[in-house]
Amino acid sequence: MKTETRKDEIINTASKLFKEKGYSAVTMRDLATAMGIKAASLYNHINSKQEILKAIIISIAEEFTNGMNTIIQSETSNISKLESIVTLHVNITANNTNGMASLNNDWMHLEDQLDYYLQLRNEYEDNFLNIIKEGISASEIKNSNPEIIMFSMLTTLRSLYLWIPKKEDLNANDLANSLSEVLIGGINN
Amino acid sequence: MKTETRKDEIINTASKLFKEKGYSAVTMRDLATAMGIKAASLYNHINSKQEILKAIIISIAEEFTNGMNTIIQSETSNISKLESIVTLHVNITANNTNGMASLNNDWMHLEDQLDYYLQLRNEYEDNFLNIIKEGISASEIKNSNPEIIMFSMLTTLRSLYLWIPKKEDLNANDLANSLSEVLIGGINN
DNA sequence: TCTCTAAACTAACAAGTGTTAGTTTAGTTT
DNA sequence: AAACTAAACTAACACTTGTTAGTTTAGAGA
Repeated sequence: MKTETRKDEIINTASKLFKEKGYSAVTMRDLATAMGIKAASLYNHINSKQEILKAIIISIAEEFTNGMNTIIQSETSNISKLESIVTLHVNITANNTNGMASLNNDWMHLEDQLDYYLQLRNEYEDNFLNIIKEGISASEIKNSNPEIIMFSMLTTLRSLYLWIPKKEDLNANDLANSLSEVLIGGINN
Repeated sequence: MKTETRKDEIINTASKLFKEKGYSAVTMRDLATAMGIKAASLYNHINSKQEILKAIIISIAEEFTNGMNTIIQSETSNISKLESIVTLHVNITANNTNGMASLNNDWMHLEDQLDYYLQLRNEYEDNFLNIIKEGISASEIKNSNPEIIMFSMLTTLRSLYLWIPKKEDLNANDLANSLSEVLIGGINN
C-alpha cells in the first residue's frame, strides 16, 4: 500500500464529487474548493479535467477485465463462475464506491479513451453472456432468455455502488453470498 | 391522444439528449440545434432549462406513485403484487424510455422539486419493501434479506430504459413475463 | 386589407468555464 | 548560506453558459 500522492488525493476527491453531481456538473473550482486550494493549483498535479475522469474509469474497467479473464480460465461449473462474478463486482465496488459511479454514469464523457472503454465493456459482456449460455447448455441454468438473465444480474451488480455505502455494517463476503443466493438461486435448476 | 405541442416536442427532444449526455452536459444551444432553431427561440415555449427537467421527471415519478397505490390496494398475493410492479416498470419505461434516463440519472439536478421527488421515491421504496416483507411473513417468499431482494429487483427495473430500446422486436408483455420469471421465480418458495 | 398570433430571428448580457503564465512560499538538500 | 523543489498563489485568457430584449416573418381570422 503506497502512500497517497497529492494527485491521488485529487482523483479521490473528484470521484466523490462526480458521484454526487456527475462529471459535467462538477467544476474545477468545485474540486479545488473541496481540496481547500485554488483551481489553478490543481494543475500542478494533473493535466486536465479529462485526465481525472480517465484515471478513474479506465483503471476500474481494467480491473474488471482482469477479473473476468481469471474467471473464464478457471475450471469450474458455470454457476460457480457466476458466483465469482458476483464476488468480483462486490469486491471492486467495495473498495472504490465513488469511482464506480463515474464508470456507470460518466463513461460517455471520456474523450480519447472512449473507444477503448467500450471495447473492454463489450468484451466483458460477451464473456458474461457466454458463461450463461454454456450454463444453459450444460443444464446448470434454467432455459430462460440468456440476455435477460445477464441484464438482470449485471444491472444489479452495476448498481452496487449505490447500495454498499448505506450498509457499512455488512461485510463484503456476506453481501456477495446473499446476492448470489438471490440472483443465482433464482435461475438454478 | 392530444396533438403534440411545440413545447412537448422540445421536452421530448430534450429527453433524448439528456439520455445521451446527461442534463448538465446538454446546453440550450445543443437542444436548439436538435430542434433546428436558435437557442433564444426555445424561450417562446419554455421558461427555463430547469423547467424541462422538472416536466420530464416529475410526471414519470407521479405515474409510478399512482401505479404503486393501485397495486397496494389490490387484494392479491404479495407475489402477484410484485409481478404487477414489474409490469408497471416495463409499461412506463416502454413508453418513455428517454425520460426514464433523466429520472434515473439527473434527479439530483432538480432544484425546487428535489424534495418532492425524494418524498415520492422514498414512499415508493417503502411500499415496495413492505410487500416483500409481508410476502416473507406469509411464506410466499424465501426468507432472504428483504432489502437485498428489493435492491436487486428495483435496480434491474430501473435499468430497463437501457435495455428496452435495443429489443424493439420484444413486446412489453413478453418482457414483463420473462423478467418476472427471472426476478421472482428465484425468490419463490 | 388589417390585425393578431405563433414562432422564429439577431444581438447582447453577466456569470461561469477550463486552462495558462508567472510568482510566491516554505521546507529540504547541498 | 545557497539552491532546489513541491505546492500553493494571483491574474488573466478565450470561450461557453443560460437567459433577456426587442424585432421580423408568415399564416389565419376579421
